[in-house]
Amino acid sequence: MLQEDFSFVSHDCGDCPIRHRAVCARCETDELERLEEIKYYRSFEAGQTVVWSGDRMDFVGSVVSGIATLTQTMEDGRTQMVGLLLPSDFVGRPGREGAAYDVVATSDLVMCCFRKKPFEQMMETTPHIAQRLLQMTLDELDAAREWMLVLGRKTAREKIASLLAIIGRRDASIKSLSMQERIVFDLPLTREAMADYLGLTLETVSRQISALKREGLIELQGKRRVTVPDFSRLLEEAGDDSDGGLLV
Amino acid sequence: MLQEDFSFVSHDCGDCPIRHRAVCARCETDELERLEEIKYYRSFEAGQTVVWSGDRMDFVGSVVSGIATLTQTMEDGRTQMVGLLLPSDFVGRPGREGAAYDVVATSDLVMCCFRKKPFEQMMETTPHIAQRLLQMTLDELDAAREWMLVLGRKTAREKIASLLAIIGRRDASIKSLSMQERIVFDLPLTREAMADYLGLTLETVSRQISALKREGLIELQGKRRVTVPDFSRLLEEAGDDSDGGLLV
DNA sequence: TGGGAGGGTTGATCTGGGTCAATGCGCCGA
DNA sequence: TCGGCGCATTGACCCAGATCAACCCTCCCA
Repeated sequence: MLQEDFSFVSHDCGDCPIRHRAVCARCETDELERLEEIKYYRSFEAGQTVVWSGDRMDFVGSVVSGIATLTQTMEDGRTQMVGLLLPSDFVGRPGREGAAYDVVATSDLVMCCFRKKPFEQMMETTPHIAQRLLQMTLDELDAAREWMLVLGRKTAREKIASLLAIIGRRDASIKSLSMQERIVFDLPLTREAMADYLGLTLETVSRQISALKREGLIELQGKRRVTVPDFSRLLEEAGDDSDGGLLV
Repeated sequence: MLQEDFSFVSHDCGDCPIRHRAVCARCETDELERLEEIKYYRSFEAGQTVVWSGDRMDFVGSVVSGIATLTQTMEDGRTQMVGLLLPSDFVGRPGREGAAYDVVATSDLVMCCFRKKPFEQMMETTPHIAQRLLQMTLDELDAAREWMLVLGRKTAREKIASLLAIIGRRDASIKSLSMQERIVFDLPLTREAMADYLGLTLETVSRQISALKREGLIELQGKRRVTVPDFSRLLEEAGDDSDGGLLV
C-alpha cells in the first residue's frame, strides 16, 4: 500500500521504471511515515480544473492515475500547453504561493497530495528532499527547453512525430525498447489538446496524422490507438538526433 | 571584492537588485570562504563557445559581465535559443555530468566558476544551497514555459514586442519602473540571434522592428540602441497580460 | 429511435512569415 | 582611401499552415 501510494517517493535512487520520483526517501524510513501523516487524496473528473493559474495552491503531490495538463492562456483565448502530467509525475512549487499555470484533468484523475507547509518543513530537516526536487526540476527544465526547439523550429509534421515519439516512448515501458520494435499505445489527448501542445490548429494535427497513416509510418485503431511499426522511422520524421527529449 | 565576485551568492534573500542569486550564503559566513577556495575566473571573447552540448562540464558558476546564450541545434542546422545569460545569471547543472546545450559568448564574457565536485559537496553539507538552487531552477522553468507560449502562439510582431519588453525591463533597473516611463537600452543580440530566440528568420525580425519604429512604438539610435517612449504600449503589443515573463 | 453534442476528418481558400536576392551601411585593416 | 566583411534592410515571390466550412461517426439520453 505504502509502495503504491508513494510511487513517487518510495523508490530508491537506482534504476527505476517510474520517471519522476519527487523524493528518494530510502524506502521504509520514518520519513515515509511523516509523509503518511500529511498526505491525502483528491479525485477529479475529466475536464475538471485542479487549480487555476494564480490561485493559491497549498499542496504539492503527484499523479496516481489519469492525465493532467499544464496550460497558459492569453486574454484573447489562445492557449499553449506547457506540460503534461502522467502517473507518478510531481506537481507543485515548494516555496511558491500560487500556481503558475492552469492544471486541468484531461481524463479522470487521482492525485496524492501533501500539505505544502509541512512538506516544506520536511524539506528543511531532510536535505536530500531538496536535492531530489532539484534533480526533478532540472529534468523538467530540460524537457521544457527541448520543447522550445519543437515549437520554434519544427514543421507541423515533425511536431506530430515528436509528440507521438514522446508519448510512445513513455507509454511503452520506457526502458530498453529496441528501436525497431512494434509499439502500440493510446493517445491520452484529443486532437485539440495535441494542437495546444504543438502550437498548431486541430485541423493541421488531424491532417498530419492522416498523412503519417497514409504513408504507413503509423497505423490507427479507432481515433486514439496508435501502432508504430518502426519506431526509428518515426524518430527520423521527428528530426530527432538525440534519443528524444523527456516530456514533463 | 568578495561582494562583487560573488554577486550571485553574496546577497541575502531579501529584496535584491540582482535577479539570480544561486546561493544565499548570508554574507560573510565561512561558507563564502569555502566558495572562495574553489572559485576561478574564465574569460571568453565574443563568439567563443563556453561548452558544447554533451561535453563534460566540470564547473558551475555565474556570469560576471557580458552575455551568453544557450542554444540547441538540429542536425540540419536549424537552431533555437533556449536561454539568455546576463550578468549574475547562474550556469550549470549540479549533479549532472554533461552540458545540455551549447553555451556561447555573444559578447566578451567573464564568468566566475566553481569546480563542480566541491560545489556539490558543499551542497550536501549546506542544505540551504540546494533550496536556493531549487528556487532558481523553478524561476528558469517558469521563464522557459512562458517562452513556450511566445514560441507556440504569438505572432512575429508580438514575439518582437515580447523580447524588447523582457530585455528592456531587465536592463532598465528592473524594479519599480513606472510603466509610462521612457526607457532606453541596448540590444545585446544581433538580428540573427533574436531570430533564433523567437523562432523566426532574421528578415522577419528586421521587418517587424522597422514596423514598430515606423509606428512610433520604438525609436532607434543606430541599429542596437532602442528607446521605448511608452512601455505599457509595448506590453500591449506583446499581448502580455501578466507583468511579463522573466527571462532566464 | 432519433437527434444532438463532442470529437474527428476533409476540402477550399487565404495569408503570415519564409525564401531568395539585391542593396545599404558602418568599421577596420592594408 | 579603398575595398571587403559583417550586419542590417528592403523587395518580390511562394508556401505551410491558418481559417472557414461542410460533413462524418459514435455515444448517450430523451
